[in-house]
Amino acid sequence: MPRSSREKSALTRSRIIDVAYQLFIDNGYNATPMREISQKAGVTVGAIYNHFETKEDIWVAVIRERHPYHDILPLMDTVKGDSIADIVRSAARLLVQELLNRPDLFNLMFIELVEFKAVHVPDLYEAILPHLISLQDIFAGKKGRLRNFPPAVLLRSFVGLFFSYYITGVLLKNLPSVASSEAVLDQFVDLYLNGILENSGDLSDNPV
Amino acid sequence: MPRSSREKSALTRSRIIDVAYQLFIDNGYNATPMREISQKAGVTVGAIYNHFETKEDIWVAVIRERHPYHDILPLMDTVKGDSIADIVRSAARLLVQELLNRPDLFNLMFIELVEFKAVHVPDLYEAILPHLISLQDIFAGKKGRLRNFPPAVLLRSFVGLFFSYYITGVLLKNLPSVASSEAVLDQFVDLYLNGILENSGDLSDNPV
DNA sequence: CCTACCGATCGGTAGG
DNA sequence: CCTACCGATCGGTAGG
Repeated sequence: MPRSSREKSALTRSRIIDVAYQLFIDNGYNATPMREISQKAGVTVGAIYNHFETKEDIWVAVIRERHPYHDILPLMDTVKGDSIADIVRSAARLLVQELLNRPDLFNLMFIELVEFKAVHVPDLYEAILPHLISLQDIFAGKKGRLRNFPPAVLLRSFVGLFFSYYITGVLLKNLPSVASSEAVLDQFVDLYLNGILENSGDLSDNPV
Repeated sequence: MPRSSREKSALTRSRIIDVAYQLFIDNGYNATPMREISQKAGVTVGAIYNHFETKEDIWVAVIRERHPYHDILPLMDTVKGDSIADIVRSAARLLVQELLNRPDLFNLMFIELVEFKAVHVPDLYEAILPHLISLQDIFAGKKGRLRNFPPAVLLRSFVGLFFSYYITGVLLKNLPSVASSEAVLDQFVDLYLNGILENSGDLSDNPV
Protein backbone atom coordinates (compact mmCIF):
# COMPACT_ATOMS: atom_id res chain seq x y z
CA MET A 1 0.00 0.00 0.00
CA PRO A 2 1.37 3.41 -0.93
CA ARG A 3 1.75 5.59 2.12
CA SER A 4 2.56 9.04 0.88
CA SER A 5 0.94 11.01 -1.92
CA ARG A 6 4.38 10.99 -3.49
CA GLU A 7 4.30 7.23 -3.76
CA LYS A 8 0.72 7.30 -5.01
CA SER A 9 1.66 9.76 -7.72
CA ALA A 10 4.59 7.62 -8.81
CA LEU A 11 2.37 4.56 -9.00
CA THR A 12 -0.21 6.40 -11.10
CA ARG A 13 2.49 7.62 -13.46
CA SER A 14 3.88 4.11 -13.76
CA ARG A 15 0.40 2.71 -14.49
CA ILE A 16 -0.14 5.29 -17.22
CA ILE A 17 3.15 4.33 -18.86
CA ASP A 18 2.37 0.61 -18.64
CA VAL A 19 -1.05 1.06 -20.22
CA ALA A 20 0.25 3.44 -22.89
CA TYR A 21 3.11 1.09 -23.72
CA GLN A 22 0.71 -1.74 -24.50
CA LEU A 23 -1.74 0.43 -26.43
CA PHE A 24 1.01 2.03 -28.51
CA ILE A 25 2.42 -1.36 -29.43
CA ASP A 26 -0.98 -2.74 -30.31
CA ASN A 27 -2.41 0.23 -32.21
CA GLY A 28 0.34 2.70 -32.93
CA TYR A 29 0.69 6.19 -31.49
CA ASN A 30 -1.81 8.30 -33.46
CA ALA A 31 -4.38 5.52 -33.30
CA THR A 32 -4.22 5.49 -29.49
CA PRO A 33 -6.58 8.09 -28.00
CA MET A 34 -5.80 9.75 -24.69
CA ARG A 35 -9.27 8.64 -23.56
CA GLU A 36 -8.33 5.02 -23.95
CA ILE A 37 -5.13 5.44 -21.99
CA SER A 38 -7.01 7.25 -19.25
CA GLN A 39 -9.77 4.64 -19.03
CA LYS A 40 -7.43 1.66 -18.96
CA ALA A 41 -5.21 3.40 -16.43
CA GLY A 42 -8.18 4.22 -14.23
CA VAL A 43 -7.66 7.99 -14.24
CA THR A 44 -9.28 10.87 -16.08
CA VAL A 45 -7.73 12.47 -19.11
CA GLY A 46 -7.10 15.62 -17.13
CA ALA A 47 -5.23 13.67 -14.50
CA ILE A 48 -2.77 12.35 -17.05
CA TYR A 49 -1.71 15.92 -17.74
CA ASN A 50 -0.56 16.22 -14.17
CA HIS A 51 2.17 13.70 -15.04
CA PHE A 52 2.88 14.47 -18.69
CA GLU A 53 2.72 17.77 -20.51
CA THR A 54 1.75 16.27 -23.84
CA LYS A 55 0.80 12.95 -25.35
CA GLU A 56 4.20 12.85 -26.99
CA ASP A 57 5.81 13.05 -23.55
CA ILE A 58 4.08 9.80 -22.68
CA TRP A 59 5.65 8.26 -25.77
CA VAL A 60 9.08 9.51 -24.74
CA ALA A 61 8.64 8.08 -21.26
CA VAL A 62 7.53 4.77 -22.75
CA ILE A 63 10.57 4.33 -24.95
CA ARG A 64 12.92 5.62 -22.26
CA GLU A 65 11.57 3.67 -19.32
CA ARG A 66 9.85 0.62 -20.80
CA HIS A 67 12.01 -0.09 -23.83
CA PRO A 68 12.78 -3.81 -24.00
CA TYR A 69 16.51 -3.11 -24.09
CA HIS A 70 16.22 -2.78 -20.33
CA ASP A 71 15.70 -6.53 -20.23
CA ILE A 72 17.84 -7.46 -23.20
CA LEU A 73 21.13 -5.68 -22.68
CA PRO A 74 21.84 -7.17 -19.25
CA LEU A 75 21.33 -10.59 -20.85
CA MET A 76 24.01 -9.77 -23.40
CA ASP A 77 26.52 -9.22 -20.63
CA THR A 78 26.03 -12.82 -19.52
CA VAL A 79 26.99 -14.30 -22.89
CA LYS A 80 29.95 -16.65 -22.70
CA GLY A 81 31.74 -19.05 -25.02
CA ASP A 82 35.14 -20.27 -26.16
CA SER A 83 34.85 -19.25 -29.78
CA ILE A 84 33.43 -16.24 -31.58
CA ALA A 85 30.94 -18.54 -33.26
CA ASP A 86 29.71 -19.82 -29.90
CA ILE A 87 29.41 -16.33 -28.51
CA VAL A 88 27.52 -14.93 -31.48
CA ARG A 89 25.27 -17.93 -31.62
CA SER A 90 24.34 -17.85 -27.97
CA ALA A 91 23.87 -14.09 -28.11
CA ALA A 92 21.53 -14.56 -31.06
CA ARG A 93 19.64 -17.31 -29.25
CA LEU A 94 19.22 -15.15 -26.18
CA LEU A 95 18.02 -12.22 -28.24
CA VAL A 96 15.54 -14.29 -30.17
CA GLN A 97 14.17 -15.95 -27.09
CA GLU A 98 13.53 -12.51 -25.64
CA LEU A 99 12.38 -10.79 -28.79
CA LEU A 100 10.56 -12.96 -31.21
CA ASN A 101 7.73 -14.11 -29.04
CA ARG A 102 7.42 -10.60 -27.64
CA PRO A 103 8.14 -8.28 -30.52
CA ASP A 104 7.73 -5.09 -28.54
CA LEU A 105 11.17 -3.83 -29.51
CA PHE A 106 10.43 -3.99 -33.20
CA ASN A 107 7.02 -2.37 -32.91
CA LEU A 108 8.34 0.45 -30.79
CA MET A 109 11.11 1.14 -33.28
CA PHE A 110 8.77 1.00 -36.28
CA ILE A 111 6.32 3.38 -34.63
CA GLU A 112 9.23 5.67 -33.87
CA LEU A 113 10.28 5.52 -37.52
CA VAL A 114 6.83 5.96 -39.05
CA GLU A 115 5.10 8.32 -36.69
CA PHE A 116 8.05 10.31 -35.33
CA LYS A 117 10.66 10.00 -38.08
CA ALA A 118 13.09 8.67 -35.46
CA VAL A 119 13.50 12.01 -33.67
CA HIS A 120 13.68 10.35 -30.23
CA VAL A 121 16.25 7.74 -31.18
CA PRO A 122 19.23 9.77 -29.93
CA ASP A 123 17.61 9.63 -26.47
CA LEU A 124 18.32 5.92 -26.47
CA TYR A 125 21.98 6.09 -27.42
CA GLU A 126 23.46 6.93 -24.05
CA ALA A 127 21.70 4.00 -22.49
CA ILE A 128 22.45 1.44 -25.19
CA LEU A 129 25.82 2.35 -26.62
CA PRO A 130 28.04 1.37 -23.68
CA HIS A 131 26.67 -2.17 -23.80
CA LEU A 132 27.16 -2.47 -27.53
CA ILE A 133 30.72 -1.23 -27.46
CA SER A 134 31.66 -3.67 -24.72
CA LEU A 135 30.46 -6.45 -27.03
CA GLN A 136 33.48 -5.84 -29.23
CA ASP A 137 35.87 -6.60 -26.40
CA ILE A 138 34.17 -9.92 -25.86
CA PHE A 139 35.52 -11.21 -29.15
CA ALA A 140 39.11 -10.47 -28.21
CA GLY A 141 41.19 -13.60 -27.55
CA LYS A 142 38.47 -16.03 -28.59
CA LYS A 143 38.83 -18.89 -31.02
CA GLY A 144 38.09 -18.17 -34.64
CA ARG A 145 39.31 -15.30 -36.76
CA LEU A 146 37.08 -12.48 -37.87
CA ARG A 147 37.27 -11.32 -41.44
CA ASN A 148 38.52 -7.82 -41.98
CA PHE A 149 35.29 -5.90 -41.46
CA PRO A 150 35.19 -2.68 -39.44
CA PRO A 151 33.78 -3.23 -35.93
CA ALA A 152 30.91 -0.83 -36.69
CA VAL A 153 29.87 -2.99 -39.65
CA LEU A 154 30.03 -6.19 -37.58
CA LEU A 155 27.90 -4.64 -34.90
CA ARG A 156 25.45 -3.02 -37.24
CA SER A 157 24.94 -6.14 -39.31
CA PHE A 158 24.42 -8.20 -36.16
CA VAL A 159 21.67 -5.88 -34.98
CA GLY A 160 20.30 -5.75 -38.50
CA LEU A 161 20.15 -9.54 -38.61
CA PHE A 162 17.21 -9.50 -36.24
CA PHE A 163 15.39 -6.78 -38.09
CA SER A 164 15.95 -8.74 -41.27
CA TYR A 165 14.59 -11.94 -39.74
CA TYR A 166 11.65 -10.26 -38.04
CA ILE A 167 10.45 -8.06 -40.90
CA THR A 168 10.76 -10.67 -43.62
CA GLY A 169 8.96 -13.07 -41.31
CA VAL A 170 6.06 -10.68 -40.76
CA LEU A 171 5.83 -9.66 -44.40
CA LEU A 172 5.90 -13.24 -45.63
CA LYS A 173 4.11 -14.92 -42.76
CA ASN A 174 1.21 -16.04 -44.94
CA LEU A 175 3.51 -17.97 -47.26
CA PRO A 176 4.03 -21.52 -46.00
CA SER A 177 7.41 -21.80 -47.74
CA VAL A 178 8.97 -19.08 -45.62
CA ALA A 179 7.57 -20.06 -42.26
CA SER A 180 9.63 -18.67 -39.40
CA SER A 181 11.03 -21.17 -37.01
CA GLU A 182 14.01 -21.72 -34.77
CA ALA A 183 15.62 -23.69 -37.56
CA VAL A 184 15.30 -20.77 -39.97
CA LEU A 185 16.74 -18.41 -37.40
CA ASP A 186 19.68 -20.76 -36.89
CA GLN A 187 20.26 -20.58 -40.62
CA PHE A 188 20.19 -16.80 -40.52
CA VAL A 189 22.79 -16.90 -37.76
CA ASP A 190 24.89 -19.48 -39.63
CA LEU A 191 24.80 -17.30 -42.72
CA TYR A 192 25.97 -14.39 -40.60
CA LEU A 193 28.73 -16.43 -38.99
CA ASN A 194 29.91 -17.65 -42.39
CA GLY A 195 29.88 -14.00 -43.35
CA ILE A 196 32.04 -12.66 -40.57
CA LEU A 197 34.37 -15.57 -39.81
CA GLU A 198 37.36 -16.84 -41.71
CA ASN A 199 37.32 -20.62 -42.11
CA SER A 200 33.94 -21.02 -40.54
CA GLY A 201 33.64 -24.40 -42.18
CA ASP A 202 30.28 -24.75 -43.79
CA LEU A 203 27.87 -24.10 -40.99
CA SER A 204 24.93 -24.72 -43.27
CA ASP A 205 25.94 -28.39 -43.39
CA ASN A 206 26.54 -28.64 -39.67
CA PRO A 207 23.54 -27.30 -37.82
CA VAL A 208 24.15 -27.33 -34.11
CA MET B 1 -5.83 17.07 -72.99
CA PRO B 2 -8.40 14.55 -71.82
CA ARG B 3 -11.26 14.24 -74.29
CA SER B 4 -13.91 12.15 -72.59
CA SER B 5 -15.21 12.36 -69.05
CA ARG B 6 -13.90 8.82 -68.69
CA GLU B 7 -10.36 9.99 -69.27
CA LYS B 8 -10.84 12.94 -66.98
CA SER B 9 -12.05 10.64 -64.24
CA ALA B 10 -9.04 8.37 -64.64
CA LEU B 11 -6.69 11.32 -64.45
CA THR B 12 -8.33 12.62 -61.29
CA ARG B 13 -8.11 9.22 -59.68
CA SER B 14 -4.48 8.93 -60.65
CA ARG B 15 -3.73 12.38 -59.25
CA ILE B 16 -5.38 11.47 -55.94
CA ILE B 17 -3.25 8.35 -55.66
CA ASP B 18 -0.06 10.23 -56.50
CA VAL B 19 -0.72 12.88 -53.88
CA ALA B 20 -1.77 10.36 -51.22
CA TYR B 21 1.31 8.25 -51.92
CA GLN B 22 3.63 11.14 -51.16
CA LEU B 23 1.70 12.32 -48.10
CA PHE B 24 1.50 8.82 -46.64
CA ILE B 25 5.23 8.33 -47.06
CA ASP B 26 6.04 11.70 -45.52
CA ASN B 27 3.57 11.68 -42.64
CA GLY B 28 2.11 8.21 -42.21
CA TYR B 29 -1.50 7.18 -42.82
CA ASN B 30 -3.38 8.42 -39.76
CA ALA B 31 -1.43 11.66 -39.77
CA THR B 32 -2.57 12.43 -43.33
CA PRO B 33 -6.01 14.14 -43.35
CA MET B 34 -8.37 13.65 -46.26
CA ARG B 35 -8.45 17.45 -46.49
CA GLU B 36 -4.78 17.59 -47.29
CA ILE B 37 -5.07 14.92 -49.94
CA SER B 38 -8.01 16.73 -51.51
CA GLN B 39 -6.30 20.14 -51.45
CA LYS B 40 -3.04 18.91 -52.96
CA ALA B 41 -4.96 16.92 -55.58
CA GLY B 42 -7.05 19.95 -56.53
CA VAL B 43 -10.42 18.35 -55.83
CA THR B 44 -12.93 18.57 -53.01
CA VAL B 45 -13.10 15.96 -50.31
CA GLY B 46 -16.51 14.91 -51.58
CA ALA B 47 -15.09 14.32 -55.03
CA ILE B 48 -12.54 11.84 -53.69
CA TYR B 49 -15.41 9.64 -52.59
CA ASN B 50 -16.52 9.25 -56.16
CA HIS B 51 -13.29 7.33 -56.70
CA PHE B 52 -12.73 5.62 -53.33
CA GLU B 53 -15.25 4.40 -50.81
CA THR B 54 -13.04 5.01 -47.79
CA LYS B 55 -9.67 6.49 -46.89
CA GLU B 56 -8.32 2.97 -46.44
CA ASP B 57 -9.26 2.20 -50.04
CA ILE B 58 -6.90 4.98 -51.08
CA TRP B 59 -4.13 3.28 -49.10
CA VAL B 60 -4.86 -0.03 -50.79
CA ALA B 61 -4.73 1.61 -54.22
CA VAL B 62 -1.44 3.28 -53.30
CA ILE B 63 0.35 0.11 -52.32
CA ARG B 64 -1.15 -1.83 -55.21
CA GLU B 65 -0.59 0.69 -57.97
CA ARG B 66 2.31 2.86 -56.81
CA HIS B 67 4.41 0.41 -54.84
CA PRO B 68 8.08 0.83 -55.79
CA TYR B 69 8.31 -2.85 -56.71
CA HIS B 70 6.75 -1.80 -59.99
CA ASP B 71 10.04 -0.10 -60.81
CA ILE B 72 12.35 -2.46 -58.96
CA LEU B 73 11.32 -5.92 -60.06
CA PRO B 74 11.77 -5.29 -63.79
CA LEU B 75 15.30 -4.10 -62.98
CA MET B 76 16.00 -7.42 -61.28
CA ASP B 77 15.21 -9.25 -64.49
CA THR B 78 18.05 -7.39 -66.22
CA VAL B 79 20.71 -8.57 -63.77
CA LYS B 80 23.51 -10.49 -65.46
CA GLY B 81 26.88 -11.93 -64.47
CA ASP B 82 29.19 -14.92 -64.78
CA SER B 83 29.33 -15.82 -61.11
CA ILE B 84 26.82 -15.91 -58.31
CA ALA B 85 28.88 -13.28 -56.53
CA ASP B 86 28.69 -10.95 -59.52
CA ILE B 87 24.94 -11.46 -59.87
CA VAL B 88 24.18 -10.88 -56.21
CA ARG B 89 26.46 -7.88 -56.08
CA SER B 90 24.97 -6.19 -59.12
CA ALA B 91 21.46 -6.99 -57.95
CA ALA B 92 22.28 -5.40 -54.61
CA ARG B 93 23.79 -2.36 -56.32
CA LEU B 94 20.71 -1.93 -58.50
CA LEU B 95 18.41 -2.26 -55.53
CA VAL B 96 20.34 0.21 -53.46
CA GLN B 97 20.55 2.74 -56.25
CA GLU B 98 16.78 2.56 -56.56
CA LEU B 99 15.94 2.32 -52.90
CA LEU B 100 18.29 4.12 -50.62
CA ASN B 101 17.96 7.60 -52.01
CA ARG B 102 14.23 7.11 -52.37
CA PRO B 103 13.21 5.00 -49.40
CA ASP B 104 9.55 4.78 -50.36
CA LEU B 105 9.50 1.02 -50.23
CA PHE B 106 10.65 0.90 -46.64
CA ASN B 107 8.28 3.61 -45.47
CA LEU B 108 5.30 2.01 -47.16
CA MET B 109 6.08 -1.34 -45.56
CA PHE B 110 6.62 0.16 -42.11
CA ILE B 111 3.35 2.08 -42.30
CA GLU B 112 1.65 -1.12 -43.37
CA LEU B 113 3.19 -2.91 -40.36
CA VAL B 114 2.47 -0.20 -37.79
CA GLU B 115 -0.84 1.24 -38.88
CA PHE B 116 -2.45 -1.76 -40.56
CA LYS B 117 -0.71 -4.72 -38.92
CA ALA B 118 0.26 -5.97 -42.39
CA VAL B 119 -3.30 -6.94 -43.37
CA HIS B 120 -2.79 -5.80 -46.97
CA VAL B 121 0.50 -7.59 -47.51
CA PRO B 122 -1.08 -10.68 -49.12
CA ASP B 123 -2.40 -8.35 -51.85
CA LEU B 124 1.19 -7.86 -52.93
CA TYR B 125 2.18 -11.50 -53.18
CA GLU B 126 0.69 -12.34 -56.54
CA ALA B 127 2.49 -9.42 -58.12
CA ILE B 128 5.88 -9.93 -56.47
CA LEU B 129 6.29 -13.66 -56.00
CA PRO B 130 6.78 -14.70 -59.64
CA HIS B 131 9.76 -12.35 -59.92
CA LEU B 132 11.34 -13.58 -56.72
CA ILE B 133 11.02 -17.22 -57.61
CA SER B 134 12.60 -16.67 -61.01
CA LEU B 135 15.61 -15.23 -59.18
CA GLN B 136 16.51 -18.69 -57.97
CA ASP B 137 16.86 -19.98 -61.52
CA ILE B 138 19.35 -17.23 -62.28
CA PHE B 139 21.91 -18.84 -59.99
CA ALA B 140 21.79 -22.16 -61.83
CA GLY B 141 24.94 -22.90 -63.85
CA LYS B 142 26.86 -19.88 -62.60
CA LYS B 143 30.36 -19.88 -61.16
CA GLY B 144 30.66 -20.27 -57.44
CA ARG B 145 28.98 -22.79 -55.19
CA LEU B 146 26.23 -21.93 -52.80
CA ARG B 147 26.35 -23.31 -49.31
CA ASN B 148 23.61 -25.69 -48.40
CA PHE B 149 20.91 -23.23 -47.39
CA PRO B 150 17.28 -23.68 -48.44
CA PRO B 151 16.32 -21.38 -51.33
CA ALA B 152 13.69 -19.70 -49.17
CA VAL B 153 16.37 -18.76 -46.64
CA LEU B 154 18.67 -17.39 -49.34
CA LEU B 155 15.89 -15.29 -50.77
CA ARG B 156 14.58 -14.11 -47.45
CA SER B 157 17.99 -13.16 -46.12
CA PHE B 158 18.75 -11.28 -49.34
CA VAL B 159 15.59 -9.22 -49.01
CA GLY B 160 16.28 -8.83 -45.30
CA LEU B 161 19.75 -7.52 -46.04
CA PHE B 162 18.28 -4.26 -47.29
CA PHE B 163 15.93 -3.91 -44.37
CA SER B 164 18.88 -4.55 -42.09
CA TYR B 165 21.01 -1.93 -43.81
CA TYR B 166 18.24 0.64 -44.05
CA ILE B 167 16.85 0.37 -40.52
CA THR B 168 20.17 0.28 -38.74
CA GLY B 169 21.24 3.24 -40.87
CA VAL B 170 18.19 5.27 -39.87
CA LEU B 171 18.37 4.29 -36.22
CA LEU B 172 22.06 5.06 -35.96
CA LYS B 173 22.28 7.93 -38.42
CA ASN B 174 23.32 10.41 -35.76
CA LEU B 175 26.35 8.37 -34.79
CA PRO B 176 29.33 9.31 -36.95
CA SER B 177 30.95 5.90 -36.52
CA VAL B 178 28.13 4.12 -38.33
CA ALA B 179 27.64 6.52 -41.21
CA SER B 180 25.92 4.89 -44.15
CA SER B 181 27.79 4.95 -47.38
CA GLU B 182 28.27 2.93 -50.51
CA ALA B 183 31.37 1.41 -48.92
CA VAL B 184 29.36 0.21 -45.93
CA LEU B 185 26.70 -1.26 -48.17
CA ASP B 186 29.40 -3.10 -50.14
CA GLN B 187 30.57 -4.57 -46.85
CA PHE B 188 27.05 -5.68 -46.03
CA VAL B 189 26.87 -7.38 -49.40
CA ASP B 190 30.33 -8.92 -48.97
CA LEU B 191 29.28 -10.26 -45.60
CA TYR B 192 26.21 -11.76 -47.22
CA LEU B 193 28.24 -13.27 -50.05
CA ASN B 194 30.71 -14.76 -47.59
CA GLY B 195 27.67 -16.11 -45.84
CA ILE B 196 26.05 -17.87 -48.77
CA LEU B 197 29.05 -18.91 -50.88
CA GLU B 198 31.54 -21.68 -50.39
CA ASN B 199 35.11 -20.53 -50.91
CA SER B 200 34.17 -16.93 -51.36
CA GLY B 201 37.72 -15.96 -50.57
CA ASP B 202 37.76 -13.15 -48.10
CA LEU B 203 35.70 -10.46 -49.75
CA SER B 204 36.29 -8.14 -46.86
CA ASP B 205 39.96 -7.95 -47.86
CA ASN B 206 39.21 -7.45 -51.52
CA PRO B 207 36.71 -4.66 -51.93
CA VAL B 208 35.73 -4.28 -55.57
C1' DC C 1 -6.72 14.40 -9.36
C1' DC C 2 -11.63 15.81 -11.15
C1' DT C 3 -15.61 18.11 -13.85
C1' DA C 4 -16.46 20.62 -17.43
C1' DC C 5 -15.34 22.45 -21.49
C1' DC C 6 -12.38 24.96 -25.39
C1' DG C 7 -10.81 25.57 -30.49
C1' DA C 8 -9.85 22.61 -34.20
C1' DT C 9 -10.14 19.06 -36.82
C1' DC C 10 -11.32 14.18 -38.00
C1' DG C 11 -13.44 10.85 -41.85
C1' DG C 12 -17.38 10.77 -44.30
C1' DT C 13 -22.01 12.30 -46.55
C1' DA C 14 -26.15 15.33 -47.55
C1' DG C 15 -28.87 17.42 -51.70
C1' DG C 16 -28.31 19.35 -56.23
C1' DC D 1 -30.00 8.98 -66.62
C1' DC D 2 -24.85 9.06 -66.32
C1' DT D 3 -20.25 10.97 -64.66
C1' DA D 4 -17.73 13.99 -61.92
C1' DC D 5 -17.87 17.37 -58.79
C1' DC D 6 -19.55 21.21 -55.67
C1' DG D 7 -20.61 23.99 -51.09
C1' DA D 8 -22.02 22.87 -46.83
C1' DT D 9 -22.42 20.20 -43.08
C1' DC D 10 -22.94 15.60 -40.49
C1' DG D 11 -21.80 13.09 -35.77
C1' DG D 12 -17.74 12.34 -33.04
C1' DT D 13 -13.17 12.95 -31.27
C1' DA D 14 -8.46 15.01 -30.99
C1' DG D 15 -5.11 17.28 -27.51
C1' DG D 16 -5.32 20.43 -24.05
